Amino acid sequence: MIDANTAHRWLTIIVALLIIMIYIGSMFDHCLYFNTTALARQLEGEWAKAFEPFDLTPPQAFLLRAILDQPGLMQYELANALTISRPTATRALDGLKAKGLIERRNSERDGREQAIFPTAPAIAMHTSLNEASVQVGKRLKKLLGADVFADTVTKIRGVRAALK
Amino acid sequence: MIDANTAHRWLTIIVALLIIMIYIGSMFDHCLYFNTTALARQLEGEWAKAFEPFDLTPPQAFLLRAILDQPGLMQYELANALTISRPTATRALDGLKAKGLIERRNSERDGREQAIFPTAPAIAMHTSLNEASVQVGKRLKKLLGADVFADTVTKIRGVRAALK
DNA sequence: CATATATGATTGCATAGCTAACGATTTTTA
DNA sequence: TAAAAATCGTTAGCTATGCAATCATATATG
Repeated sequence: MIDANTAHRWLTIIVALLIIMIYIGSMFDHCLYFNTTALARQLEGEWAKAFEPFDLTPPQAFLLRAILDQPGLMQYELANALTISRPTATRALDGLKAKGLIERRNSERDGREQAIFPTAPAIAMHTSLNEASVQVGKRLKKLLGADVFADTVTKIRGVRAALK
Repeated sequence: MIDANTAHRWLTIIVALLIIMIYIGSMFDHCLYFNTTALARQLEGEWAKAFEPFDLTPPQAFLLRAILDQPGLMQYELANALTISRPTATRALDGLKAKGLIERRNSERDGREQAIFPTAPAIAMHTSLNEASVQVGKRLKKLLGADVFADTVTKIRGVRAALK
């Protein structure tokens, strides 16, 4: 049997440890929004480095990659593919247009629509742009482990689908 | 033994199915960056609804919650806690100040620093703000399943830590 | 102790995202 | 067929974010 003094000392220590454990973690550690937005900013930085040689920001580069992959999509189709709003697509395309990387063509069947095509300089970037992207993916998979990487993406896609 | 014609027909069908499978998924389905930024935008919308009654955007509300949780932190400590840059913190705090929710006090020990405190109106919001946040968490856990929710957050935190 | 360096907050400038509203065009409906 | 509703792209106006540079204050160094 332990005496009352010993019991009290131990209790004090345990309570102190619990308090420390609570304070070590920060308030939003278990918040999906907080962690998702924070990760998004971190990844933005990683991809920005990869696309810097092309003078493209990550959103611009991903948009251009989609255009190179499927030339001739309408603007609203691109907006859907990238899950951005149409106004955001308009401005991102304005940016690529200003760099001479895309052109807009009036749709023949519907006067409201604009089909988007890559220009020759953009097509010339196609391979190296995809190669740079593959390299980032490889680097992250190596850093995190390929299984963790894939699991994380799957989990995130699951949440996205559930929220839709 | 099957004849050459049958074999050819089957091969054609299989190849066609593979091509369809590739096209059903979109180009960035397995991209961590793409899915993370997309999820961040979706969650932004969810939390925006929750904080609308308080006339706060999600970034403002999370900042205010941190201030209410630990009054008197320096600006750079808040920036670190929220993993945003100091300029972003300055501007977010300007916003809360304009709404009369926080005040800046000069640090006594270091003339460069500013300690941030909630005002009385902000303190009056403390409970209901936290309650609204808990409700969002509960709703998402119900929608996704508590285990999926927790797993997703854990995975994302793992990636964040690995990238740091 | 004087000067150089580092740090905290701010400001300037840029990008990316959203909603609301509008003009042009197409489709639906009465 | 005329009017109403829907759709596509754009514009206006807002927020959030970052980097680079600046100012003021502390700290380190010679």
